[in-house]
This record gives sequence, structure tokens and C-alpha cells, in this order.
Amino acid sequence: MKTKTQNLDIEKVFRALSDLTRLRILNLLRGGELCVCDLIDVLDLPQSTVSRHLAYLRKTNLVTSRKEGLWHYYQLAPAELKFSKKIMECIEASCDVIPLLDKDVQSLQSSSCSDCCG
Amino acid sequence: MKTKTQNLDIEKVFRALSDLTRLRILNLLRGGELCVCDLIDVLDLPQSTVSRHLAYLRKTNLVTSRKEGLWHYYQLAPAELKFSKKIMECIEASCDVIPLLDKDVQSLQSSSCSDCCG
DNA sequence: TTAATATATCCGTGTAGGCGAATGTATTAT
DNA sequence: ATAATACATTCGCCTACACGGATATATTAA
Repeated sequence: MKTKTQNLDIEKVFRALSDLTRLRILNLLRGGELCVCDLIDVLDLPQSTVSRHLAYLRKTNLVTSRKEGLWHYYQLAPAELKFSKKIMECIEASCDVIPLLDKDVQSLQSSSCSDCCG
Repeated sequence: MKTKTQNLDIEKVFRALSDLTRLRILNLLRGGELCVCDLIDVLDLPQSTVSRHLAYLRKTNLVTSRKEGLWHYYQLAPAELKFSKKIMECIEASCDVIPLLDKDVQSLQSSSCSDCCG
């Protein structure tokens, strides 16, 4: 059953979005790349939990990461397919329904850590 | 962690879409309501499997059903929220990536069962 | 070297949900 | 009543993956 194209497995993508923590991460990354410590700070979750979800998102090709010294920066993968664009619109629309998503963004902005590893 | 609004649990919705069989069902329903026997026919899956997935979609409020004699007709739930509309656009976009989805629609059209319970 | 920091991975445990055969329940036809 | 049809639900089995504590790895600083 082939559902993969250009490194994008539709079923896996939807599965990735079916977890609140991953949804929060993706939503935060819409504002630009972030390092793991930023995410841990805003999400207020154990480091292993955040790291596990990031690994999941990496495997699903929804995010990419780059390493700079001690920090790993994560960013949204470029949305090339029409499908990927629609997925991003879904995440945006989720903000209307899940107040926490907007709260996260505000929490990031007011976070003193947001420039700790700039 | 509140993620529910107007009977729509975002996480559950994405989880519902993360299964190929359910994606196929939703895509078929985009063409209008269908009875279970139509779906079994096109999907070529055991009755219990199809029925279980339909139950899942019902619980997620993605579909509704009506009963007419011996037949149960399923239809897409009306997309009231912006989020729901975007979800439908995602399913549509999935057709570009999963050839089976278009094949299903054709298979339905040429199916002799497609008017067995009209 | 040694220590500290940032991140990834491993571990044991628990739950959600996949499968198809079998069974239960309406409904309609004879 | 009996049989056939359309569907839902139950069952036992199995895999994916959620969790957070513990540990491993890489980098940089002292």
C-alpha cells in the first residue's frame, strides 16, 4: 500500500499531528526555528519527552534540524506539496480551537530564554 | 488539557485521518452519502473492519449516519469550523499523493453495487 | 583531564487501537 | 415462525507509541 511521495507518508503525518505536544511544537516552529531548550522551556515538559517528540517529527520529515555548537535548532520542513501547505493551514486553524497553542506563542515571546541561545 | 470545541477533538480528528482505511472512507464520502455495503464493496475489506472504522469516525464526529430500512447511510459531517474545512482540503490534497484514493472513487462509479441500495 | 551543558537514546510500564473470525441484533421477505 | 440480509459489537491477539527517569554522547569551558 503505497502512500509515500517525496519523503512524505500521509498516514504518518496525520499520526504526528494527533498528539498535542507535537502540535504545540509545530505551531511554535511556525514562528521560526527554535532550539530544544526553548521548546522545553515553553512546553514545560521533561527533556526526554520533548526530544522524543522531536525525533518523531524528524522521522516524519515534518521538521529538519541543524546543529550549531551545543545547540540543535529545529525548523519546519519546507512545504513543497499542496498537501503540506494544507497541513500547515490546518495547524494554523487549530489555534482557533486549542487556546493553549496561542498561549505557547505568547509564552515564547515573553520567555527570557528565547534569546538565551541566539 | 482542553482541546474540544463544538464536538470536535482536534487530536482525535488527526488520529482518525492517520489510518488509510478511514482516509479512503472519508474520501469516498466526499462524493455523497454511501451505505456500508457500498463501502465494503469498494474497499474490499471484511465487514467488521469497515464497521469498526465507521464507528471510529462516528465517535470523532467526522461522519453522521441515518438508517433506512436495512441500510445505514453514512455521510460527511457538515464542516462548520474553519478547521473542519481545512481538514477536508487536506483529504482532497491527499489524492495527489495516494493514488488509491482516486482509484476508489472510480471503482465506486463502475461498481454494480453503487445502485444496489439506492 | 575534569566538569558542565545540551541533547539523544534506552528502559520498563501502560494504553490505544489495529486485525479478522465469531457472534449479536434489527429488519424484511417467505 | 424461519431464513436471509445488513450491520454492529465482542473477542483474543499483537503492535505502536506515550510517559519520565536514567544513562549515553557531544561539545565547550576551566
